[in-house]
Parts: sequence; C-alpha cells; structure tokens
Amino acid sequence: MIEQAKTKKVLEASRLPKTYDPVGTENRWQRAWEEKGAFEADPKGPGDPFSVVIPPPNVTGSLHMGHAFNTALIDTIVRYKRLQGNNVLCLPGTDHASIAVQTILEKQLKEEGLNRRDLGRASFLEKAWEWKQKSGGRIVDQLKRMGYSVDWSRERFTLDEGLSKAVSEAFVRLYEKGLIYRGEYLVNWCPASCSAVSDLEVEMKEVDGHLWHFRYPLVKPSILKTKEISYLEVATTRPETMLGDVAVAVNPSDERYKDLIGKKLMLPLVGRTIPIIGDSHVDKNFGTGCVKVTPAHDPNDFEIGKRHNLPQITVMTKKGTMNNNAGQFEGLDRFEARKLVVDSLREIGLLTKIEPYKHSVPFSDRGKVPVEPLLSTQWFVKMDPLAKSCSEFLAEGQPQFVPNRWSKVYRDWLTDIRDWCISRQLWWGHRIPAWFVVSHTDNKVVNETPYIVARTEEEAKKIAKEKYGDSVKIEQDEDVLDTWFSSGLWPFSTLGWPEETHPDFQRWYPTNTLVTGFDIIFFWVARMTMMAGIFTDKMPFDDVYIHGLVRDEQNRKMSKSAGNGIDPLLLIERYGTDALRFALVREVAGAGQDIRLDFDRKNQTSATVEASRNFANKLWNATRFALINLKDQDYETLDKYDFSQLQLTDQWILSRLARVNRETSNQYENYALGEASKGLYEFAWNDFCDWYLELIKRRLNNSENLSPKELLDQKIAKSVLYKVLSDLLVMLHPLMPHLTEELWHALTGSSDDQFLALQPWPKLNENHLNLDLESSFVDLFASIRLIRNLRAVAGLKPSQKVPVMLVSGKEVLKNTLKTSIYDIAVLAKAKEVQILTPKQAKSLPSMKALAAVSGELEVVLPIEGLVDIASLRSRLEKDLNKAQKEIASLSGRLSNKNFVNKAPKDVVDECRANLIESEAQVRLVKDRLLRLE
RNA sequence: GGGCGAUUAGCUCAGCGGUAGAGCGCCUGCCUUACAAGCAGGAUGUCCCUGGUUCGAACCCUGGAUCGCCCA
Repeated sequence: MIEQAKTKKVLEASRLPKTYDPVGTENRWQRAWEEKGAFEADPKGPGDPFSVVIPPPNVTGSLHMGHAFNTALIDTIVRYKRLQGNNVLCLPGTDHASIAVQTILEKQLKEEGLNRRDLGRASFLEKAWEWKQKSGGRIVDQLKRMGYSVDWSRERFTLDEGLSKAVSEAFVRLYEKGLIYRGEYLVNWCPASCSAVSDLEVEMKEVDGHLWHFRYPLVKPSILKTKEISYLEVATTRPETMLGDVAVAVNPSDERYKDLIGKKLMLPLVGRTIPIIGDSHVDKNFGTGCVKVTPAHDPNDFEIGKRHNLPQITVMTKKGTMNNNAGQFEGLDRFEARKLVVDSLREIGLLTKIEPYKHSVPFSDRGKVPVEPLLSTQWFVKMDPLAKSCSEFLAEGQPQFVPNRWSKVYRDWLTDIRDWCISRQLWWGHRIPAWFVVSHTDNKVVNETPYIVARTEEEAKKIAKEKYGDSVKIEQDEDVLDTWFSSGLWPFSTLGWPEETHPDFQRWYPTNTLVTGFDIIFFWVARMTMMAGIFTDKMPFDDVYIHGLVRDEQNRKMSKSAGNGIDPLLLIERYGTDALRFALVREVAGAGQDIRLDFDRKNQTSATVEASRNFANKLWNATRFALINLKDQDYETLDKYDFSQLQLTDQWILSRLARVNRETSNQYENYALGEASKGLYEFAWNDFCDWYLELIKRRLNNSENLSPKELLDQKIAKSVLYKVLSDLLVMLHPLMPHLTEELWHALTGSSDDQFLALQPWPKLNENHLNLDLESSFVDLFASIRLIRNLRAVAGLKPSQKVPVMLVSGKEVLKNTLKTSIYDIAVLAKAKEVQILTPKQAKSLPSMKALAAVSGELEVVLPIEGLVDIASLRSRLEKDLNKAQKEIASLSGRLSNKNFVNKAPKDVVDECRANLIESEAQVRLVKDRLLRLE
C-alpha cells in the first residue's frame, strides 16, 4: 500500500509544469513549516546547541533590502547547522524604536490638533500599543516571506514583559555597581524630537556656512606696545550663542593678546561684563585667535568653562527657541535669532566681516535637524569599565570578527569612548526605574530631589518609607531609556535572563553567531558585548559575521530619503524568494564588502536575480528529468552495488559530488557563503546537468530488448542520478529552501510532515574521491568540445552525423577516450568514432580533412567535400600561433638557470611537460597545414 | 587630521606568488521530447600608475592617482 501511494505521488510529480512557479510553492512551504512548527527549538533536543538571535528590526519598519540580505545570510547559516544535526535555535523579534514610533504618533496627533501632553501619558501609550498591534505585524509577515527558519513561538519584542523586566534589572544592577549616574551635562539635544540623544545618534555633516567676525569692546581700553586696544575681535559660526558667552579665551602664548588676559570685555547686546582668559587649547591660527566661550552651548567651551570655573548660561529652550536669558531675542527660533543677532551687531557697528565657511554641523539622525548642545540633567552609563572588560575579552579573541579587520574598528571605538546618555524625553519605551522623593522638594522634581532606583514601584516605595517616613510621596522619572539599552540585552534577555536557570538560557547562551551590518557595530554589537560582559561574564556570541550594505544599481547607499530603495518584495513577486536569496548570497565574496544589486528601474527587473531564478528553473527541470526517468521506482541505494560495477561516468560524478560536499560544508562553516553558492551552482549546472545528465541519457533510453547487462547498467545510472540529485538538493537547501523542499518531496515522495529542512547533511564518501579520474574527464570533455568546435567551423547541421577519428600517442588519454567512445559519439554527434595511434593515422590516405589539434590530441573529421579550406586554415594557423608563443615563453623560462634551480620541482616539471606538449602540437598542426596545400 | 575598503572583459564581480576566470551582455548556429528562464560554439583584457622584492607579481612591499566609507 505504502509503495503504491509513493509511486502514485512520483507519477504525479513527473507531470510537473515545464517552468517553475515560485510564488505558490514558497507560500505553501512557509505555511507548512510554520504550521508544523518545524523550526521550534527544544532545549532538550539532541545535537550540539547552535543559537542565533536575529537583529530585531524596527517595529515601524517594512522589509527593505538590508533586512533581506541579513536574513538570507543568517538563514543560510542556520539551515546549514540544522542539516548538520545541531540543536538549533534561531530567535526572532522586533524592537520598539522609541523615537521613530513616537514621531509617527505625534504626527498623527498633530493632525488632530493635539499633542501628547493633551492626551496624557496613559492614553498616549494606549494609542501607541494599539498602533503597534496594527502595524507591527507587517515586518514579521514580511520576514516570513523570506522563508526565515526562525522559532516564531519564541518571538520577542523589546517592550514585552520579560524583556522589560530584564531592562529594569539591568538598570538597577548597573546603578548599584556605580555604573549609572544622573547629572547635568552638555548633551546632544534634538529639538525635533525634544529629547536628548546619544553621541552615536549624531551625524556630522559638512555644511556651507559663514564665519562671522564681531568686536567685543574692552571695558577699559588698554595700551599694548604703545598701541591702544579698545576691543577684541572674535569669529563664530553660531552668532546666536554669543548671548550666552561668559568669556573670551586666547592662547596664553599668543603674543598679540597674552597681556590682555584678566582684563574685562563688555558683551554687546547683553551688557554683561566677561573676562578674557588664557587657555592653551585655543588655536592661535584659527579666525582671529580669540574664541568666544559659551559653555552651555558648545562642547569645547563646556570644557574650557569647567577649567576656568565659569558660569554656564543657557540661552535656548528645549524646543530650540531663545529663552529669557536671550533678552530681546526671547521666543525666537534659534536660526531666526541668528539673523537678528547679526543684524543688531551690524547696526551698532560691531560686525566686521562675514566669510563663507565650510564646517561640520552635528545633525540628529532621526530628527534630521541640527543638534543643539544643551545643558540638561540626564542619566548616563559610565562606559570605561564596561569597555575595558570588552577589550580584555577581545584580546583573547572574543568575539571573533569575520572578517577580522572589523575587530580593529570595534577595538578603537572601545578605547576612546565617552559616557552614554541613556535617558530620552519620550514616553514610548522603558520608563526609567527611578523614583523621585518629591515630597522632599516641595512636590517638584529639581536637580536636588533625592531619588530611589528600584526594580518596581513597590520596592521603591518601601525604601522611600524606610528613609523618609510613611508620608513620603514618590514619583517615577518621566523619561524612558534609549532603545539601544534594551537592544544591548537582546542576546540574553530573549533567552530568559535575568532568570539564569531558564532552560533556553542554559542551553543556548552564549549564542554562536551574530550576523549584522558594519553600520551598527557601535550602536548594537558593542552595546551587547558590554552588557553581556557585565551581566553574564561572557561575550554574548562567539563570532560576529559582519556584512556590507546592499547598494543600488548606481552604487549608491539605499535610503528612504533618496527614494532609491529596491523593494525586495517586488523582486520576490517577480522572481521568487529563493532567487532573491540566492542572488544576494552569491554576490558576497568573503564578507564585509558592500554588494551592488543590479536593477532596471524602468522595467523593475534585475538581471542578477533573474539569473538566479533561471538557476532555480534549471534545478526544477533537472528534477523533472529525474522524475520522468525514475518513475518505475527501480533504483537502489548505492551500497547495493559493488563500486567497480559503476561506469566511469558514475564514478566521476560521485567523485565530483564528494568533493563538492566537502568543499561546500567547509565554506558554510567558514562563512564563505558566496563561494559555497558559486560552487554548488557550477556543480549543478555544469557537471551535473550539462555533462552527467547528457552522458546517462543513452543508458536511460528505454528500449524493448535490453540485455541483462544493459538493464543493470540502466538501474545503476538511475541509482546514481537519484543519489546525486537528492544530495545536491540537501546541500542547496540553505540557499534555496523552498525550491529544494518542493523538489525533494517530489523526488523522494516523502510525506507532508517530513521536511528536507530537517534531514541530515549527506554523508561524505571519501572513497569516491578520485582526482585522476576527474582530470581524465576534463580531457574527455575537451575532446568533445574540440569536435563540436570543428563541426561549427565546418558549418555542419546538428542533425548531420559524421565519422570522427581521434589520434593520440598519449596512452592515458587514449584509454579515457576508448572507454567513452559511445559517449563521444552521442555528445559530439559522430557516426563512428575511431581511436588511432599517430602511426595508424599516417598510414591512412592523405586528404583535405577537417582537423584540429589540442595538446597531443588530433581530431580528424574525414569529410573532404564539405570542408571550407580557408576557415579551417585560419583556425589551424591561430592554433599554431598560440602554440608557438607558448613554446617561446616556456623555453624562455626553462633556459633560465635561476628558474630551473630555484623554482619548485613540480613547477619546473610541469613547465617541461607543457613544452613537450606544445612542441608536439606545433608538429601536428604544421603537418595538418601541409596537407591542406 | 587619523584609519579602512575599492580599482581585473562592455557591465557586476571572483582570483591574492607559477601561462588571466564566472555571471550578465554580445556574435553564430540550434524548438537535439528535462529546461528557449534552454542547448552548442565563439569573440573580448597595458589585471589604475609607479618603482622595488622574486627565477617568476593581477597577487607581496614603496610611493602616487581616482572613487567610497568610518572616526575626529
């Protein structure tokens, strides 16, 4: 019964359509994998653990090429490990993207004429969750369309309960270790999102600006070297900040000004008296050599201010408008104020010069507006101890970067690191687990208000009561944490941490490989290693595989704002997920390099992806061919036969198969995914389809009266065909999961609840490796090509069969040709094939036959009447020329004593052999040319 | 200013000490019952420039050019 059912299925499959239709197939398998929980991991399962956490995409996002690329790479590795029998966990999830989500929601509110404060925190968050439920699933669905073999039952979201608990736990522990502090510092303020951002979220951009020169009058004019000085001239790119100036600094070694140090200036427009100070950090050669000092609005000035104990005067609000310290400019936007300050200074004659000036301006990554350095009270993580621990791990090779050069980038960043501002003035995110004892400061939160850091409100309240009495009133900090704070915990928070006895954590932590782009090494990779170092005493992953960016067809970075993204879903619709995945992986060489994806915007086509789709179709048809021939189910496993019963052709393809098996698994293991895909492509298309399948067609031919020997031979061919194809499908599975799953089912007749994805990697049979045999097949193929080429030169019709004579004095070659005489006849469309020694050939009557020479093989097509003498001669002359050049080069090298003495023996031997061969060829070609006379 | 990467066929890229490769495109034939999304055959290169090391350099080392990225 079972046999019958199996047969029926295969028969159906043999009626596969001629072309592969990816979309339906892919959806079907994605559903099947998910429904059957094929990739759900079991911590008690067999095999060595192998775990990967995916870089959680932003919950607001939709699938772009970067995700597709990252997914293709991770999934290839993960599926390979599964085939290798590892106990694999690939854990998916998304992150909450504080700023991005909040920006979207506030925009929506604004359209209704509201802001978040009108709504209140609770209802704002309710709305945010609602929005997340609605749109957050999109990216997940799109990841599923990539065929991602992750464990969806373990999907996490950075704001879910467990991860939130991990975040408070991490915060509290860092605080208790003295690694988190709160204080008033100059931070990067993004006026667009009205929040502090970290240094990493600031992007320096070259901007065409101006350098404005102003005069600041001295309170009392001074005599310097008999010259009266009544003012100092300063130069600035940001005139509006002069309202907050508290000093002018000069270099103490600057002869022009050093005697003025300690004197006072009158700050124009404000009327404040400010000192002239000496600070060796001032660059004498920049501008006028006098620097206005605004500690509350410039990082360098902040440092100068600290060194000289200067006051900090903030002149702007958090919205980027001028505050009441700006006097008449209060209420103006900072850029409006800039204009008016300049105008005012011009009016009173203190503006002396405006020069065009190119300079770097910090922009907020998210808000896309210039960041304002602003004094503000924020929470910070002390980075030094964390970074130091990472550096120590790195010195021991942990983690291992692939390619290794990125470890230097990572290391350099760790060694020169500044503290991390982690508080954000937003609502969507992890609220900071700190409670202010507001009753202590008149029910207000001011810098002096004491606070309690605790895991929960109850815990905070308890501590507060103990310290401040029962009537104490506490209020939680309004702010949330940087999204990257929670992302930094991702590799262990997703596995159950802080509960370290969690089976997932026990089984799969630390994870094995992290796969991500170089653009987030600092943002994410380094944050994870730092957090893991302090909380788990381990690096969170062994290897970090760094990949590049996918660039557009003009090699530009794809970006939303430039609108040059190539939509992966469009390519999936058109060519299939497997084609896209294969195309992306195939472009990768080594790792870390950007790849360029070819794309025709007008027709929305991609030749690269199309080529991969064609490859998919090739496999589809190879399998169709197999199914048609295997429909009788009369093939066996190869161990049923004595290896010597197999034909050389079978032995050859099995040798190639074994070699590809070994090479491919090495490549997968070593992240050489591009190389693996190229190797499999070549094997599948060239060796298997172009040669092996063609070679066995003759044996598969079903004629009525086959001899027992022929029958056996046919059965063997079928068995080898089955073996090679089924192994190939397994090896290709990590790269083209859907197609191979489909074809494997068709080929093996496996039931629907069995998956190729869960099969073992084919066992490598070392005994099948036979390099000599492979090389003699290379000769055989070359001979066949030579005949085909001659046929083309002669303009023979494909249907026209002609006799062929192969002449060679080389025994090995002759033997190879002899055993394959029928194959040559079929593949080169020859009527009869004769293998002759040169002596035998000489004794034949001389004729103007079609002939060509390659090495020590001479091919003769004795078809006098049809020969186009001219084109034949030109071909032979070309060969002669080439061979003579070869001789010149080789004999040149061999006559060089240094070469013969110093080069390795095998190189010299090869050189000699080649020379002999070329000389033989020249003789043969010359002889042929003579016969054409 | 410091660092990194790239420069090889018309295009996209492999190769990284032993006579230059692939895919796409191009040219010529083919609907050869697995595949025209295919088959067979073919053409195409101062391997950016410059010195040097070496018997031998696309590959290693000097110096430079161009393009791109990161950090300040």
